[in-house]
Amino acid sequence: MEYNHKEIESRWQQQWRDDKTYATHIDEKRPKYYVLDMFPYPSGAGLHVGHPLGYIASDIYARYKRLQGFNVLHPMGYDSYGLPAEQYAIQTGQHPEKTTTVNINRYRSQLDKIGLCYDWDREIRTCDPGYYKWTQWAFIEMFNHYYDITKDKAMPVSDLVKWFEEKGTEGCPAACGDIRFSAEEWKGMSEKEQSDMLMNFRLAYLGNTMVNWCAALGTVLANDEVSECVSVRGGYPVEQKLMYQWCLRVSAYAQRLLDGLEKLDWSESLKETQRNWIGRSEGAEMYFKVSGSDLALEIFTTRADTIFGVTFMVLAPESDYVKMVTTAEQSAAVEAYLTEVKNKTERERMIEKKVSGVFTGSYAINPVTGKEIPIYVSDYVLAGYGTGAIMAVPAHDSRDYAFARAFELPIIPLIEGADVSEQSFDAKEGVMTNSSCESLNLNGLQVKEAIARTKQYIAEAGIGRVKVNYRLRDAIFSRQRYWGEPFPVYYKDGIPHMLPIEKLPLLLPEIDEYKPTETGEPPLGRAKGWCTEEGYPLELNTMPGFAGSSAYYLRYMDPHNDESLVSAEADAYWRQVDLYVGGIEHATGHLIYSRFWNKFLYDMGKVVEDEPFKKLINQGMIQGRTSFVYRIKDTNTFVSYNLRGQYDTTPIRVDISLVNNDILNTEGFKQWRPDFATAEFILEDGKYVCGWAVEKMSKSMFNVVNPDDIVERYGADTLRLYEMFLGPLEQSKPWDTNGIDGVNRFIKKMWGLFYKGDQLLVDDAEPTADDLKTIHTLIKKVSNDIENFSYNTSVSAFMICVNDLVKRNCHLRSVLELLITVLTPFAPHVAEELWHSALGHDSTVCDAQWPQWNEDYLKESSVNYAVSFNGKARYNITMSADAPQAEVEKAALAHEKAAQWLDGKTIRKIIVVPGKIVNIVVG
RNA sequence: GCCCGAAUGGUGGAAUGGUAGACACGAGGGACUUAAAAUCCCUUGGCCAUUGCGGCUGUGCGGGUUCGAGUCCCGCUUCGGGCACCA
Repeated sequence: MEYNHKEIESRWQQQWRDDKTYATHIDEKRPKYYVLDMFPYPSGAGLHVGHPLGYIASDIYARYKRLQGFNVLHPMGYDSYGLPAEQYAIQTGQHPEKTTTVNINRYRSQLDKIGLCYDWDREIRTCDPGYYKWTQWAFIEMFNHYYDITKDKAMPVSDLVKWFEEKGTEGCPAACGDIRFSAEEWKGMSEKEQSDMLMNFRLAYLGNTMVNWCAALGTVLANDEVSECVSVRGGYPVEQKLMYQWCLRVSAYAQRLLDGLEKLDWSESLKETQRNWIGRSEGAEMYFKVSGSDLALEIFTTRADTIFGVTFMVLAPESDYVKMVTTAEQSAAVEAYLTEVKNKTERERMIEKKVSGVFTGSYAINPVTGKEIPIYVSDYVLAGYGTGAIMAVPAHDSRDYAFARAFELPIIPLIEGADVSEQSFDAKEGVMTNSSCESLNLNGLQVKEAIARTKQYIAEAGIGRVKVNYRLRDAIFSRQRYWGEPFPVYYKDGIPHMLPIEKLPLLLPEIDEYKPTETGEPPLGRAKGWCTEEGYPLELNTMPGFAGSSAYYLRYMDPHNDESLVSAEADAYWRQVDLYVGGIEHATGHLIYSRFWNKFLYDMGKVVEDEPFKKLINQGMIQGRTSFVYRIKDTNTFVSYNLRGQYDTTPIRVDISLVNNDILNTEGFKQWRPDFATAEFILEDGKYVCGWAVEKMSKSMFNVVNPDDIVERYGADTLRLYEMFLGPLEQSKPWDTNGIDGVNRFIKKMWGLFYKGDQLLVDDAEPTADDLKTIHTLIKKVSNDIENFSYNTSVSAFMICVNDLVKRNCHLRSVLELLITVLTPFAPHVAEELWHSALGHDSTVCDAQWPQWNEDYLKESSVNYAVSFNGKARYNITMSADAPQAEVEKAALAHEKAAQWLDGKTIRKIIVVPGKIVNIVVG
């Protein structure tokens, strides 16, 4: 039998489907293990060769765990709501559901060809009503909960209402900020006023917030969907706009999201990214009284120690304080400045980096020194962070410094030896100076001591309090789009109400066109009869992409449950994702939202784990390897890569299907495009060699490799092994088929251990010590490698092992069985085939048992020591493996070469590292 | 600006502080073959020697610790990533 990957792979894939080999059920007798891939958005372009990298990696781990006896949950589904399908619908009028289904089917057939062990009975799609019912349900629950800061968890809003009825905001367990009212005032509020008031507390709330508005996409975007003032998807400009939107109070969980990272087995860089995104900063809030008024400005600072260097204050243009402190004489100037700022986009402001601002006319009093300082307005202060007002310390903050220089304000250095004549001294180090008054003396203290001392003083003197701020903002949850989950919300007298749970799912309505209405309402404004049975209008916005992906891992545990997102039984068994594999690009989006969402469900008692993903691996991105040909200017002649220096050439991207190992298929190239039909070539050694560059894999670069083509040509097992062999899993690397033949050769070679033509070679003789050593070395190496996700070295280990067996002509059943078992996770098709046809097993290799290596077989009978003098290796001696140290030393010294090196020198030390080295230190 | 991470042959990449370059690709040479493909064998970091079975050098740069450093420490350079008028 020859190795025929097409026949083998299609047969076994069919067999696995028929037998439901990978279906999973709760089994209390076996330990569980949950391996999950980030589910894909099914785009129209299909999978390219980069997508399966993570899927193969998790598949190997899932199969490995299964062979170890774990009950492995390994599901797959589709994140099927999203912008591209809707953009396509706008252009073509085709219902997004239709294109989505087509794309999903294509993805499925591509995934099937790779031999992944998913339990497809558990497939979910976020656009499926049976699924998004639970997305809507979670939203309603968030609406009905607030964050209790005394219990540090979400609690029902009804509890809070009771409190308000009895005591008002007095001692209330929610974060109230500046909100104060009595029980009487609460009772006196209208229903609308009460509803508006509760929006300040609900975890899902309607808020008037600054949003990222993308005019080109016609929708708002979350912070993680925007990068450098353009949309991540499409790269369209995004501006800040005040809008009334649904939001999720993610910020309430900031500290828990930060603390939770500690116990997660995630890469340090990913944790660091989340820490940066959450952006905790410890500091102090202080009050600065305004001269001649009762008003006190509240500011936030992390550098309380620099209070003696405050020479002015700055307000954000949007700050409410601006109106209050602007004097009559300055009002025209301030007004003009505010208008100027408003007309500039955020992007323009940042690009200009020009210092601008205006004096309000008022002065504030430094609460420590009692000195008067002027109050300015400037757009370098952000309204959304802290209190929108700062105390400016130009000597030790570069932004304040720039402002002080532009407006000729005094600069007082506070750190000994700091030179502030050219620039500010921002570092938090040094010894304090110029920092004393009657009540507080910081001189001589280190900066860190001074910060602590000042904080203490602020609290004692009652001029402020210690405060922690977070950069993490609430997530904007409304999208002015069609292809998303409808909100289960209707409006009665302008007050939002949630639909009763029994009415869920609220189905996405049909509309005639997928565009905003003529009056500028979201697409759902076109839906006929979009209201409740009682005739109340339903919400027109839909939910964002991350809504459906925030709790999908829970749904896989119990995907067909119509009573609950997940049953208590299923949740208690599967608990959390043990291994999550996906791209790093979700670090500040999905991976924050999911953790938030899960913590909320945990607070509700709905799930038993408060973190969703225990261990996480970020697979690297596979980039394209673009090939280039070099056309000599103004001709149709192409010159080979290494000769291009002799001509004036233009590099042209060429489709990589026309290139093999950097050699151009010149005939194919001529047929590729009409204008190349008459192309002529200047060859080197009879070949046309292409140049190359690493670029993003995309159609326009002609560098997309479709996994189907690789599977067709080499087989899924080769694709799987090769993708793992390419390099460390977490590293980004270009796709390069140059080495794929080597992996394919390995499989054929291994096949040759079992068959020579039609002759079966397997025999039942007893293995020799060398055979056992070879195979047990492999088992140990592969076991350790899988645990550490260094699959690339595992593939090498297989190659070494097989080469070894081929060389020794070893066809022993006992050895080959072990080889096939450990190969199964990597190359399941060929493993299954040989397991049955050559080794004669009836049951699937997926249920074999992962072997344990035996250290005794790995022991060396003799050990080769490198003998060195002063650390320089000189010669080797071979000793029996159990020789005592003294014997080794003696042998090393007795060797004739030693005499040469020791000539006239004294031995100062002999170091023997067992099994490695003998180092003789001579004087 | 702040915070992470990386740097090893022609290429992808291996190396618990212990013979750097495993494994693979590519390249060169050879065998088989009428020929090609496929397969197999040898060589392959650099320099020198190859009439001899060896020598020197070598993991971005400069120091240090150590008997011994690709690996640990300090200081740079370059590249990649995260955050960013966040006070």
